[in-house]
Amino acid sequence: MDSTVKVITSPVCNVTCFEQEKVARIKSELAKEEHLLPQLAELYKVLGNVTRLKILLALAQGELCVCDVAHVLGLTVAATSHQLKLLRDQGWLAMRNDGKMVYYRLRAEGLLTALKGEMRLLEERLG
Amino acid sequence: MDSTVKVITSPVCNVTCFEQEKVARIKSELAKEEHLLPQLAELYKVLGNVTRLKILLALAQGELCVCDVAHVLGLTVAATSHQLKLLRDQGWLAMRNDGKMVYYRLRAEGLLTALKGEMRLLEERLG
DNA sequence: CTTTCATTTAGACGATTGCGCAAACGATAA
DNA sequence: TTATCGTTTGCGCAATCGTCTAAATGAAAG
Repeated sequence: MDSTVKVITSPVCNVTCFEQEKVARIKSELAKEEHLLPQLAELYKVLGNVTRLKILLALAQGELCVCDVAHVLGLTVAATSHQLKLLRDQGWLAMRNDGKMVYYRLRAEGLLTALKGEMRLLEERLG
Repeated sequence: MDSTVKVITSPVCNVTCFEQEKVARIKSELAKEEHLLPQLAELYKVLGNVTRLKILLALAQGELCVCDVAHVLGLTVAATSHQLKLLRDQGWLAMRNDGKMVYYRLRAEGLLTALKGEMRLLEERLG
């Protein structure tokens, strides 16, 4: 065994590590932006669902009340409300109260700036 | 009740539908691109996970063997291999065989074109 | 051949997700 | 006040996910 192998840090135990210094360098690089990754993942997670994509596309054509969104989706109002709240909590949607009705609409600026931000971030790292 | 209400299509039953014709129009708009949404969601789903984002960022600095990726992640080799296969199956990574070792690398072109494609798609619809 | 060892696959298990049902909430109308 | 009704919330369930351990590949060395 040479010096680049079998020097284990943790927590991957009893496993050979080739190119130890390269691994260490990459780990320190990742550590710099590791705090951003959970938010970035959440951002993508919210888009990784057909129901939510449909909501975004539907509301791109104008605001809708909850039960009309439900009809567009073909889901119960409860399930629709749940997803709307999720999107609203992450800043993709805004809501407006009108009597008993609640109207949801896109907050496209935030959506677009977020997407462009991720784009830029990845472009920087991937060339 | 007026003509815009209580005309139920399905499967959201016993729920009032306001702006019936608007809902119908949006549904037909969505239907046109509905077949694309599952793929789009899968694309985002794969990015909605910190482990996989770390893998992409790590490999952005050059190819690595599986066990070195595992050390970067701090996960078992098995879990690492599982995520690498997932990314490879979706075309984000390529692999190279060298004896017992397997080296993974980014296929950045596909990654970037995919991201830019989604960007364009959403930009069109959101202004 | 057999052994070794990096990787993959199989199986299990806890955590998370997405949905429906039903109850609670909140605003309007009587 | 009480009744109505759109929406939200709480709970449960089935399905999926992310990880582990252990066994199975597969290639190189002895």
